[in-house]
Amino acid sequence: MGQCFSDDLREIFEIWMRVAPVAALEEIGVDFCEISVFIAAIPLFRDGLNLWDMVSQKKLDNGFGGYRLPPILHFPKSTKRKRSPRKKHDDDQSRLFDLLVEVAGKLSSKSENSTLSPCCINGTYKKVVKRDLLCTEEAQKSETPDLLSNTVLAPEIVIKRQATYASKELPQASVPEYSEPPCLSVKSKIHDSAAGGLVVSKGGIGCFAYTDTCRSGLIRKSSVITEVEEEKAELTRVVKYEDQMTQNRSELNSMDMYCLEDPMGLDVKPPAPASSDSSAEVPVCRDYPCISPMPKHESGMEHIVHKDDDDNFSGCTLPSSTTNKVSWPTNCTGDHGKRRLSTSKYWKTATNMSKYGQISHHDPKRKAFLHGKQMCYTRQRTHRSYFKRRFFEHRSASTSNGGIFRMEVSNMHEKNNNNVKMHNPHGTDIQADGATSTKVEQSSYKSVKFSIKSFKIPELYIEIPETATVGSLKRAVMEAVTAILQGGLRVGVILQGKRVRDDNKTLCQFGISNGETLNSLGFTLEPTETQTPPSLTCSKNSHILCFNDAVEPLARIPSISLPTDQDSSAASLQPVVTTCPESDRDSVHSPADALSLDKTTENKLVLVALPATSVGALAVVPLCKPKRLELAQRRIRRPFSVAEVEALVEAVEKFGTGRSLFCLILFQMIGQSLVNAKRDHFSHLSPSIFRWRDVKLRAFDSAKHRTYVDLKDKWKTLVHTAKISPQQRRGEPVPQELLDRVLAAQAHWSQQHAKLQIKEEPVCSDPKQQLTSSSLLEET
DNA sequence: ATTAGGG
DNA sequence: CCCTAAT
Repeated sequence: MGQCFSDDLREIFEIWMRVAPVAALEEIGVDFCEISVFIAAIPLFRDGLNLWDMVSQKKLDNGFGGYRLPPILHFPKSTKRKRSPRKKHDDDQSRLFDLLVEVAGKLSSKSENSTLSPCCINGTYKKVVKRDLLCTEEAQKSETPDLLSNTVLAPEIVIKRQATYASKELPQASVPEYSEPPCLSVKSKIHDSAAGGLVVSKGGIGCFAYTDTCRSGLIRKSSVITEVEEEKAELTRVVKYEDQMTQNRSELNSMDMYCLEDPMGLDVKPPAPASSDSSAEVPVCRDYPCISPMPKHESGMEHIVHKDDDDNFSGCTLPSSTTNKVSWPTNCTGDHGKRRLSTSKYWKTATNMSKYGQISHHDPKRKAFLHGKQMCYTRQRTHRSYFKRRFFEHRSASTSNGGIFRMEVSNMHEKNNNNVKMHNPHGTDIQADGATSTKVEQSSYKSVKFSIKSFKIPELYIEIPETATVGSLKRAVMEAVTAILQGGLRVGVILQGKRVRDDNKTLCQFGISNGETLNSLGFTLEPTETQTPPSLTCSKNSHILCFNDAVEPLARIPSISLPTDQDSSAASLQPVVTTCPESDRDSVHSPADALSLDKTTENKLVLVALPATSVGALAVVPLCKPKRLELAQRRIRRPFSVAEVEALVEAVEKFGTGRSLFCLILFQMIGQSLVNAKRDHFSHLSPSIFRWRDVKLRAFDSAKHRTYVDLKDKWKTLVHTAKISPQQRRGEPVPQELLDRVLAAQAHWSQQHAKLQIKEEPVCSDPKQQLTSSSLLEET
């Protein structure tokens, strides 16, 4: 069985040597695991060993990543790449591709016929070299990868790169001077270490990188070698399709960026009169159509920023004649007659500042808030924060657009229509009522127009039986909204991240007239009562907002109590509908699940009016909640029964724990995101991609209250239980037989897992390699 | 979306 | 069972 691939490999190797000079490696990459097999095999290959022997002799520990690999190829988009220098090698590459397919197919079928347990991937795995690490001095020298170069990929390079990768050193750090090929996105390095890959196609060999904007790709299964030609045609289509998709995606992104000015969707109704005692009468933006004269691209930044907080800023820029004004002495504003202030990015970044800046250090509330925000942002929005920070750093004075994207400081005696009052308990400094404020020297006052474009609606949690009527659901929502409004609100002022507590000082004293300061001026709406979270909403469209606005959760309304049986018996638990604005909109959860949703949605009870919009309007976004409501209730504890334990043990014995080798290979090949997205495509290729997930799916699918995390945790405790003496164990005793199986399975799978770990010491028989490897390890 | 690991 | 980081 040894010589199966000898000839193929030899040919591949030869072609490889011609096609893949070092200078081109950074573009080629070796994420493609067959390639890495070959690379890893090179030193041994030279010694006359063939791949299969190496596999069976476990001599490929250091770098082998393709054994048992199904013939999955990846054909990503590769449009913008210039391939002209490579044209000559089309034949070589074409041949290489064919060979890869063929060898992969043979490998795959070979492994299928192997005696290995189907549940146990018995191979060794070494993390495949990342393309990011493939840069060498040679690569730096040659600006244009010269495929005709005679430089070849030497084994030492492989080892070095593997070592580098094993050290987890940042790719950028290892090759700082390397100037990227245009086709590569820096983002891919930053955001997705597992992203990137090698393209092996009829069209040539190249690398790709997954980025936020270019994450296209397709996983192809090409097990039938004789269908290569068909594959070719298909590939062409695929590439075209991917191109199309990417283009569409770009357009969509553009839409995302630019469509927030939608006049229809953005106008906001006046706040509900329900604003109780109106300790805060909230500024209102009337329903003026919002028509931006600005070219879209000029305001794109602002819109991006808008999206950052999932703020659906509604509202509009009001004509000056109707803009609400807040006035203060002119001398505070300097001599700008009309000052164009920074647009939303400044506001927003200022907001960001206040969110993350000084504000958090002293005020426990802020801390709570910050905590919450961190949770929220950590979830999915890291890059957004990144954008915001970027914008903040790049804030350059009022270079931005004119038109409506500004906040004006205008003369007080302009006709104004003060339908907004920034209520101040002491009523001294902020007056929106022009009539009262104009009596002070008009000439020395200038007014600032504010409009608050929208208010965030607190997240509403509503539990309602699935048998309930829509009408009752509406009533439930109404109750929740009402509950929010009952608390009453007051307004706080946030200046440069700090709460302004002294109500008697003037705006001048705080320098609020200063444009810079204005950037960081914000208003908070805080509940006067602690437990009832406040909200500003308009009764008319509140439900729309509640369900459609991707708003930051403001508060968790104590669930409208339902006769849910919180007591054990899962059968009696009634499903509930959780109306969660973010993601679980249409999910049905068990009560426990619904409760568990709370973990990220607490502690934002304060509405903040923050200057954040490109139209110079104030937006109200959540800041924090005054008092940390009780944490989201823990899920009900449901001890595992012996039967469950048995099922778990059985499943783990079958599937194993953790990620499979196959999974890791896939990560290398196509990136984790794609593996996630396409995981179902692999289900028939490997016993399990995500093992805990499969354990859950196959063994506990009907147990809705058991998540894969639960199962993983239970396994953890089971292992622990099995290791301790029976006297130390608590709870329902687990049969020793089961515990023994637990230990056995754990031992087996942890051993398997250990094989996947990057070995620090090369196992290669070649002593030269060891030397090189270890010395290079020191280097990193 | 999943896993790893500490609490 | 929760939480978080990493992937």
